[in-house]
Amino acid sequence: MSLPHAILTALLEKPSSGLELTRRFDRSIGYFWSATHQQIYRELGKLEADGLIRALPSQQPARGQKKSYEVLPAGRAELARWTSASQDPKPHRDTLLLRLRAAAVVGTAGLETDLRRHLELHERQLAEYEEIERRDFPPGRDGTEDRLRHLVLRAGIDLETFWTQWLRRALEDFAELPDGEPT
Amino acid sequence: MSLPHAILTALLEKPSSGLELTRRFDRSIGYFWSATHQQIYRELGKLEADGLIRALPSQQPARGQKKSYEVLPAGRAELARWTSASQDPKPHRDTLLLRLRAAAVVGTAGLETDLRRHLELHERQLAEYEEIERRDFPPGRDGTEDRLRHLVLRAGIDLETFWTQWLRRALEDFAELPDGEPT
DNA sequence: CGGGTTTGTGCAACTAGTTGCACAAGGTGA
DNA sequence: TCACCTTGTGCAACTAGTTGCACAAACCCG
Repeated sequence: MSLPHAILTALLEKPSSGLELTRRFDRSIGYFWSATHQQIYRELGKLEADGLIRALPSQQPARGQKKSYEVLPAGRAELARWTSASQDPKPHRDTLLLRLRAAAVVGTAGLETDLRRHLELHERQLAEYEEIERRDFPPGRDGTEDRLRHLVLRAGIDLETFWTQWLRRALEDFAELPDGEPT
Repeated sequence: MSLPHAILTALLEKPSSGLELTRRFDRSIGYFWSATHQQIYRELGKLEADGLIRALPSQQPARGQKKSYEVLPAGRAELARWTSASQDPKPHRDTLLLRLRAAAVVGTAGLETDLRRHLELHERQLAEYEEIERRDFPPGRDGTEDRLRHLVLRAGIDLETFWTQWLRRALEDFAELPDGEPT
């Protein structure tokens, strides 16, 4: 129920076409709300049908023609409503933790390599976030928008920090464990 | 693609009926892989049809009759295979972060109350995890199974710790922000 | 100038998870 | 004893997300 709102946010930040949105999802919003281009196009269609956004004029619509959208007042209102409405946190789902728990009954064989791989991925992501922080949030800027966006980025950084630390600890633990052990 | 494996894990830990599984999901496995009773029953059906689990004999099947399942060798093999197979981390989706980002363009009105509520929820969850740690993992126990399960619990504790800290920081930031500000 | 890659838009089918409800059996109290 | 609650099992319909593919226009290279 949040993809439309992610799109509204992105479009308010800057009117864009489907593909531009896709790219921006890959780089920034997608860090905490990923979406494929197919999802995005489908949702753009719905949002337009609902009168929350509209295609910018100046292009005749056609397949293979760029088509940009902007948010209408109704869209902004809906986003504001959604943002301020209270919502329960969705339960997490984490495959890696599940696999670890499974390994407790079925043996740890093969898991270690993948832990190491995940560690690398998280380290890379962390580095990317820190790079963004250096680039976009040098000390001293503190408009409201910047503050909020920085806060979101900090969440990303801290989460990746957590994962890298946890994975390192897990690997240390694994080193001391008797191998395999399928009960 | 992981619910069946969550169920296999739970059943290996202890053969159970659908409702017992549901309760155990609410308490422990569900902390990182939640599922409703409807999902669980449906999946039990599939797993049985696939020959990965079977109903314990000794009860005639009937509606409103308890029916317990145990894992067959094929099921254990499948779980072991899945556990050791390499998997890419699924992208996260976090509504709260999305809302914060939306608030940067559409105003922060109403958000603070919900941040506070989330903080409370995470504090409660953290307390629960720490209670479990005290109860189930007193210092000194270190069989392989315990080590792994403890590791998983530590992830839960550290994650909740992260969230409570981040939310507290967010609330501090909010305190300094000009109110509302719908652009 | 004609064939291949890239850019951009989109439909269709599938999978996973959620919500809402149905219904049987057994106990509980009026 | 009969209405009602709890326990336990389950189906059906819906919503959200994923995967696979189609196809037009534009660009670019020989």
